[in-house]
Amino acid sequence: MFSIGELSKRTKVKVPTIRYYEEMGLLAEAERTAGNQRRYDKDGLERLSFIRHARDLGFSIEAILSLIELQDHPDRSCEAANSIATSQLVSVRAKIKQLKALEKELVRISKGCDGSGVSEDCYVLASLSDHGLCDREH
Amino acid sequence: MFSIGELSKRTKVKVPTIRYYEEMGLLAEAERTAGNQRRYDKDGLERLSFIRHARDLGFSIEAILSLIELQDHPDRSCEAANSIATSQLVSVRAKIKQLKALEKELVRISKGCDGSGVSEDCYVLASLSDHGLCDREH
DNA sequence: CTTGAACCTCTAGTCACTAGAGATCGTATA
DNA sequence: TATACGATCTCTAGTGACTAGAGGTTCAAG
Ligand SMILES: [Zn+2]
Ligand SMILES: [Zn+2]
Ligand SMILES: [Zn+2]
Ligand SMILES: [Zn+2]
Repeated sequence: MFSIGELSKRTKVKVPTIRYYEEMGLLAEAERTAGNQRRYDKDGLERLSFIRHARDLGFSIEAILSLIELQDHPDRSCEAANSIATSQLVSVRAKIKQLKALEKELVRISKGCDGSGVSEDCYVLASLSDHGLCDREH
Repeated sequence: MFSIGELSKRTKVKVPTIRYYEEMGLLAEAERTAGNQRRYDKDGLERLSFIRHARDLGFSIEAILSLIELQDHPDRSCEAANSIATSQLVSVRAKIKQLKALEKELVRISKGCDGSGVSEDCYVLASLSDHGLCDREH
């Protein structure tokens, strides 16, 4: 049995964030000492590691709730887990695509100005004023 | 002179968002009719297009504030504009890198489960439980 | 002059935390 | 056993960039 600070150190999840996860229903309510402080065991550590890992992979709290629900019922079909993972992949890919388009424009914009000129003639400002200067949609 | 709804249509920025930009100081306070409704002209349209374009490229409100400040002083050095654009590019590239790492892991995770199994044996859930299964850091 | 869409302000909600106030607890040392 | 002090507790509010809704007013067409 260890404290929330100890759990925080082991998982690298900040203390207030752990309490937040509990409030959101991701973590079961922890046992308490006589003085009302949270105490955790190996189980709690594993559950928090799961959550942390899922967050690192970009899953939303809501998605993680579903995944945990599934984990608590070993006999259920894992169809939902598959579809959550797949749609996470789809949305990551969409973001990458979008960011690559931005990157292209930003490269052009940055290249067009070396910072030595004057605001009036600045290619950065001109580019922002006129989307027509952009190579493609973004 | 046209209404906020008209401005919204022309720029594709939603009406409440226009008011929000005004509140944040991105847009100067608009002129008003006798009945207190906002009226805009070509100038307002151009300023909003600038803001919208900068937002589309991922610049923060704060960054846009600096850029507008610069635009309002044509004789100033454009050094700040250059550095804002450059650091935006850096942060976009960082995000892309991070998302690509996520993408790799998500591909592996999705492939490992076709959704036909049972929660207990699900590769998605196993992968989330154990970062050791990941190919690299993310 | 009447109708109804568009406008006004203000508050609160979104997401996933983060920060801070003010009070209590747990434990190591004297 | 007493004291100190870091860790913990709850609660409220703030972040960024909007979005939604309530309740009331104005504009413009017919
Ligand atoms: Zn420049
Ligand atoms: Zn553009
Ligand atoms: Zn599965
Ligand atoms: Zn991992």
